[in-house]
Amino acid sequence: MTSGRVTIADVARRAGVSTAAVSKVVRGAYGVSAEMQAKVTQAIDELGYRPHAAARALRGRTYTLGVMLSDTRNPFFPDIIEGVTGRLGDTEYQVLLGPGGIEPKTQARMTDAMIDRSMDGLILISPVMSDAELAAIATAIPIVVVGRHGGAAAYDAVVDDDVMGAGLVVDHLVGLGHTRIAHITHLERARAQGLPHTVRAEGYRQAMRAHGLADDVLATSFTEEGGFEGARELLARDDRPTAIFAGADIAALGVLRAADEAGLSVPEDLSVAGYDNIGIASLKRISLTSVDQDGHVIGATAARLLVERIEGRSRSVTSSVSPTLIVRGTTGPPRR
Amino acid sequence: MTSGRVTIADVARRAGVSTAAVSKVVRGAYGVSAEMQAKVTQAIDELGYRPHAAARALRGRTYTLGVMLSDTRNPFFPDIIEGVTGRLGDTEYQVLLGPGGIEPKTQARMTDAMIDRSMDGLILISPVMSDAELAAIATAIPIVVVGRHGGAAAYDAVVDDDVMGAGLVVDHLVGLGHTRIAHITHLERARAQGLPHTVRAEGYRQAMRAHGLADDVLATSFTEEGGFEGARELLARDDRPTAIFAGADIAALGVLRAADEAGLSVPEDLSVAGYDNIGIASLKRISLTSVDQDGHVIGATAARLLVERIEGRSRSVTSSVSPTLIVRGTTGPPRR
DNA sequence: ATTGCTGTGTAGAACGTTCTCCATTGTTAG
DNA sequence: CTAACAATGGAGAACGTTCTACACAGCAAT
Repeated sequence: MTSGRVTIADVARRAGVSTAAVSKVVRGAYGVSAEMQAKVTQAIDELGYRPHAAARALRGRTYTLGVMLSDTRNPFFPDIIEGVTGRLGDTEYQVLLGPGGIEPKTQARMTDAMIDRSMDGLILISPVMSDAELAAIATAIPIVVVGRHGGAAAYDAVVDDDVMGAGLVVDHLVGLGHTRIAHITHLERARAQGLPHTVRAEGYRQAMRAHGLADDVLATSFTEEGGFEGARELLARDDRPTAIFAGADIAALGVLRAADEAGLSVPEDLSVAGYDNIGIASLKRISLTSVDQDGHVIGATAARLLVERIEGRSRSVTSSVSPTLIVRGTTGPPRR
Repeated sequence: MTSGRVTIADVARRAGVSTAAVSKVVRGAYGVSAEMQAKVTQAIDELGYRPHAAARALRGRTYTLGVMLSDTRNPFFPDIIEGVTGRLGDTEYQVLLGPGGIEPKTQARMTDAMIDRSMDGLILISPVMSDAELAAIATAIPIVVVGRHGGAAAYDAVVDDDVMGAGLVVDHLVGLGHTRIAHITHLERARAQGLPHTVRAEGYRQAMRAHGLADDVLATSFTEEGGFEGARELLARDDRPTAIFAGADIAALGVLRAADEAGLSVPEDLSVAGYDNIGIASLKRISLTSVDQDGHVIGATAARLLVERIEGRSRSVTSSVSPTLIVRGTTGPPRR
C-alpha cells in the first residue's frame, strides 16, 4: 500500500500478468482464457481492487449516468429516481443526481458540469431550456428528456400523456354532472415549449370542447399559494365554477384551503381535482382526486432508453406513459 | 475542433503559451503575470474552454462534492440540499447527489462509487452504517456526517439537537396541562448508533422524567402507516394518552388519521405533535404542531465544514443546530 | 515444410490535466 | 560589474485506465 489506492498495476503484479490483461478481465472483453480469468479475479478479490472512474473516463466509459433534477422539491421525483435506480440496480451503471435548480441558467450549468465529469449519459427531468439548447447538449452526450412533449430527433423522450390525463379529469367531472369546470395552470416565464402544464391546459381545453362546454383557464403558479390565489379569484365570481381542476396537486391543496376559507364544503359545494397523485393526496385528511403518472415506470423507461442509446441505438424514440385517474373524496356531484 | 472537446492544449496554442501556463491561470496559481493572465483568459473565453474533471482527478482536485442521500423520499432533504448548494453557489465546487437507499449495503456501495468517481469530499445524510465503517470511509476521503449523534474523531458532524427538540415538545404539552403523553418512535433493525429517532426518544424520556411524569414509548416505524398503527394501539388503552408525540411528521399524519377514525377530535380529545416540520405540516388542513430543524442551516453548515476540511483543517468539529417548536392547531389543552 | 488462421497475451501510446523541477529574465545588493 | 535572488514561463513526468497494434503459440490446410 504505497498510496492507499489499489490500481490495476497492483493486480497485474499480484496475478503475474500484464495490466492490459487485467483491464480485459475487468471489462469482460474478448480474448481471455478461463485460467487468466480465474487468476485475475482472485487477485482482484484479494486486493479489493475497484476501477478508478476518472482514469477510465480519459479513455472509455465511466459507467455513470446523471439525472438532472429541475426542482428538488417536486414530490414525484423520488418515484422517478426509484424507477431509474431500480432498472439499473443489476447493471454496472451508477446513478448520480444533479440539482439543477429552476432557472435555465443554473440547469445549463449543471448539465455542463455533468458533461465535464464525463458521465456516459444524462436524463433531464422537466428541463427548462429551449429545444435548441437541448439539441446542442444531445450532440455532446446521449440524453433522455423526461416530461417535455414534442421531443426532437436528437434525443429520446419519455412523457406522461398529459392530454389524456386532463381528459380523464374532465370526463370524470362531466360524468358527475359538472358543467362549469375551471382549470388552474402555471404561468411560465421561460421560453420553453412542451412543458407539462401547457399540455395539460391544452388537454383540458380539448376535452371541454369535446363535451360542448366553455373552458375557463386561469394561470397562477404551481404552488400552494398559487392554487389558493387562483381559487379565491374563481370563487369570487358570480357564476363560480362547481369544479376546479388544478394542473398540479400542490396547487390543488391551495384550492382546498381557499374552499375552507370561503366556507364551501368539498365536494358538495366544490369539487377539486389535481394532477401528479403526490403521496399526501392519499392521506385521509386530504383524499384528493388526482391523476397518477406512474413515476416508477417513467424512470425505468428513461433508464432503459438511455442505456440503449449509449450502447449504440441511433434512431430516436419517444415513449408515452398513460396516466390513470385516482378518484377520491374531493370530487362528487354538484349540489343542484 | 478535432474531437469536439476543447482542451488546455487548444487554449495554449491559441494564446501562444505553454499548457503549464494555462493550467496555472485556470487554477489561479502563483506565478502568473497580468499580461499572461489576460491573454489566457481571453483565449479561454473565445474557445469556451472548460476543464475536464476526470483529467483533473488524476492529479489534483475534482471540485465535486457528493451528498449521499439515505432516503430520497425524506421530505426535508430538499432543504438540506438547498442549504448545501446555496453555500457553494459562488464557489467552484459542484454538488452531486447519490441515492444511497435505506440499506447499509446499498449505502456503502454508493459511498464507494462516489469515492471511485474521485469526489473531493462527501456529506453523508443520516447514514445507516456502523461507526467503524464511517471511520474507514473517513480515512479515504473527507466526510461530514449529518444527523448522527456522537460523531467520532475522524470526521466532522452536523446534528440537530434532538434532545432539545423532544424537550420542547414535552414542555409545550405539559404546559398545556397534559400528563399522559405517549411517544411513537422508529424500530431500527440496523446496528447503527446515534440515529435521530433514538436520541429523540431519549430526549422525550429525559423531559418526562424532569417533569416527574411516566414515559410511554411505542416503537413502530416512521411512516404514515406506522403512525396509524401505533396510535391505534395507544388509543385502544383504558387510560389512553391525551397527547401523542410522534418522532416524525410523517408518522404524525398517521396518528391524525387514527384519531379521525376513532372519532376523536384534535386537539380537544387528543393533541398531536410531530418532528421535522415538513412542508405540508403548515397546510391549513393539517396544521400540525412540529419541531423545525432548519435544514437550510444544517446543509450550509455541512458544506462549510466539508470545504474547510478539504482545504486543510485537521481538527474535527461537531456542530449542533438548535431546533424550534412550531405550535399549530393540533395541540391544545386536554379536555378535562 | 510452408502458409494462413485463430486464440491469447503484452507493449506502449494515448487521454487531459497538475505539478515538480529547471531555465530565463530582470532587479537589487554589494 | 558581478553575485544573489525573485518573478515568471516552460518541459516533461506523472496519474490509472483503455485500446490499438503486434507477437507468439498451436493447429489445420496445403
